Amino acid sequence: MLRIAHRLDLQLRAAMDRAFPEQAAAARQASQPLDPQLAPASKPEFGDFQANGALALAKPLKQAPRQIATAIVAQLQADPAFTDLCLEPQIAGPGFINLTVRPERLAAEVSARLGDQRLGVPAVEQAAPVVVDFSSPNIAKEMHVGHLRSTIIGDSLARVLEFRGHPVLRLNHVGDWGTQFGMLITHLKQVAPDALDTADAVDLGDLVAFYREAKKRFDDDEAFQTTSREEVVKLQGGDPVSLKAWGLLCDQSRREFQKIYDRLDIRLNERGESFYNPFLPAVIDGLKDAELLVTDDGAQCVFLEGVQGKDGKPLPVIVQKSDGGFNYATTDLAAIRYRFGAAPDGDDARRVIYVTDAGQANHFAGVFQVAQRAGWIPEGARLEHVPFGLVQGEDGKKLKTRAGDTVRLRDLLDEAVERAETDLRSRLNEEERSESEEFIQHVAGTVGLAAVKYADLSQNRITNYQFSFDRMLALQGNTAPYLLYAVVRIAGIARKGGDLEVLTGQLQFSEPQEWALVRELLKFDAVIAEVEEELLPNRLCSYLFELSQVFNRFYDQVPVLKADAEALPSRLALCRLTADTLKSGLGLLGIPTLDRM
RNA sequence: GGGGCUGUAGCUCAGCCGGAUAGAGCGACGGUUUCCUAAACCGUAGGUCGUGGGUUCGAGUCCCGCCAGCCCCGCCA
Repeated sequence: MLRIAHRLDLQLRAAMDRAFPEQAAAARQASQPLDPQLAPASKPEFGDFQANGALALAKPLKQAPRQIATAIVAQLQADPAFTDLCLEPQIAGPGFINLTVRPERLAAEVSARLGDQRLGVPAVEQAAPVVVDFSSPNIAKEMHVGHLRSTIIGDSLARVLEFRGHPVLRLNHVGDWGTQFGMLITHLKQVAPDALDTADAVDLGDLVAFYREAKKRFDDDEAFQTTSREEVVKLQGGDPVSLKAWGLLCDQSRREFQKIYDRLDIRLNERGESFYNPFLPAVIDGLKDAELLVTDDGAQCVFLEGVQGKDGKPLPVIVQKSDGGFNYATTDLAAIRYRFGAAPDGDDARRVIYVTDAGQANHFAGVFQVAQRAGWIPEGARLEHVPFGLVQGEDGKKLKTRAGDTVRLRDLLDEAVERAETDLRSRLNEEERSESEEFIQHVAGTVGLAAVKYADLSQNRITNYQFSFDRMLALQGNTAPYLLYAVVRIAGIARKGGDLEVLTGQLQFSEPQEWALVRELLKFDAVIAEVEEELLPNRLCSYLFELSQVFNRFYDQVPVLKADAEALPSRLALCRLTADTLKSGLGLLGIPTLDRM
């Protein structure tokens, strides 16, 4: 309906110009043209759209809002293009103008979407690269629940942007550099030197244990700390022994990460922190040239504007430590320059999106400010932190295992699939259905992972997220199983003889449930546009849930296969477009669908 | 101390550029199956939108104060 909304907006503006020529001209001169405030109708009984602009004009025009609305409507009715599109507008309440699109126009919109891969979503015209930076686990650690949201949300946002036609660079900014490596390598040199020059000498689980030990020593032992720092400097200086050890550790971790990504069907290009190593000195030079750099306590800093620390002094972003080493702020700045920079040493991006937890908001705000002041953000480019809240257990505290450890992502996914399998088996039992082992594994795997993804995505990402297997796997409510079931129902119609591919001429609808479904289906383009702009996947989830509800109502109350000969093709067309929209929408959430479950 | 986020029904949460009587789901209670998968559908009950001011024709939404919870605050990422 975006095209129709756009057309209506223009028609409304023209009508306002004709109704109030002097005020319209004056408003345009003040570069605040009269706004019809066109919005989707807040309730179905108000039609398809509402224009609230008359209310705002009451004061400047010194007229009653309903009188203003009447004048605008009179002008609209004089416009043949408008009367061709809409029924007679209704003025309601204090002065709302309610607009209802002609049924035949809605039916024509549905027709146009049948068989359209894009489902009415326009492709972007100017396609500049978009960077989505997400997931970002640390080398030598296992992926855990802390990586869940970034990975799932980032992937979904990338999919939506790709669907709109943007060239998307999915970057995995893995933690493969810095102090942590100094600690690990120093520790391994002492306790497991094999791991540093032989591939797979220890497995990843051991490596994680070594890492934990190293971290403990680092925190407790000053001498170890110093050696570790020296090790980092060696690594950053390109010492061959350190580099080889580092390479082996990275390979090993990378393979483990890939297993998770394969399982979740997530595509990512690894470009870790180390990638930006050669560009770090230029960051310092650049900041020096921009006269932003200040030496403080031996460290190179940029002091932030508008952000005060404990003592009321401006807060610094440290870009070079007193020992000469660089840190994450330096890397992030180098990454910003690279991503906005021109090829070959740059990505030429116009939008860069970071999907990381909300706890890093201060860090990014600081880094973005420095980049801005250094002039590294091109005119019109967008640099956005997409924050999300913590994953909490049902007790409202940070999610932990019963033993109090961090939950491994692998275990979390396993449990979701296991629970889905248990549910499925007991259901099959109850219904006295018999299915192959292959069917059970496939359905349980799909439903389990879909549930994990959907539960996360369906929540506004800003707030903390309460993780609950029971809720996400529930068969009713705003859950993946409920949505998947709607798709299964349509597949059932196709199996039972409904030819969804049949092409019909004129679509015709008679039942309110059909019209409700038509109107819901036509909202898809606006929802995608909104997610692209706001980067909130939960908006897409809400839409798909509502679409499923409207479809289930239709399915329950209106016969499809047993419909009259005249109604049948149109109803099959609705089923087809619903299935396509649900599959496409779920696909943008990274969730595959099933024909039977 | 400074900064950020959050506070909406018993629970988990939506709420779009400020717009009409604040919405879902779960849970509770009641109903629906000779018919395309009842994993569904229909209905009932449930609200001082943390709180006090302000702006506005109109505030859950914007501004200011306060309260509560979570997170961050110099050489980890």
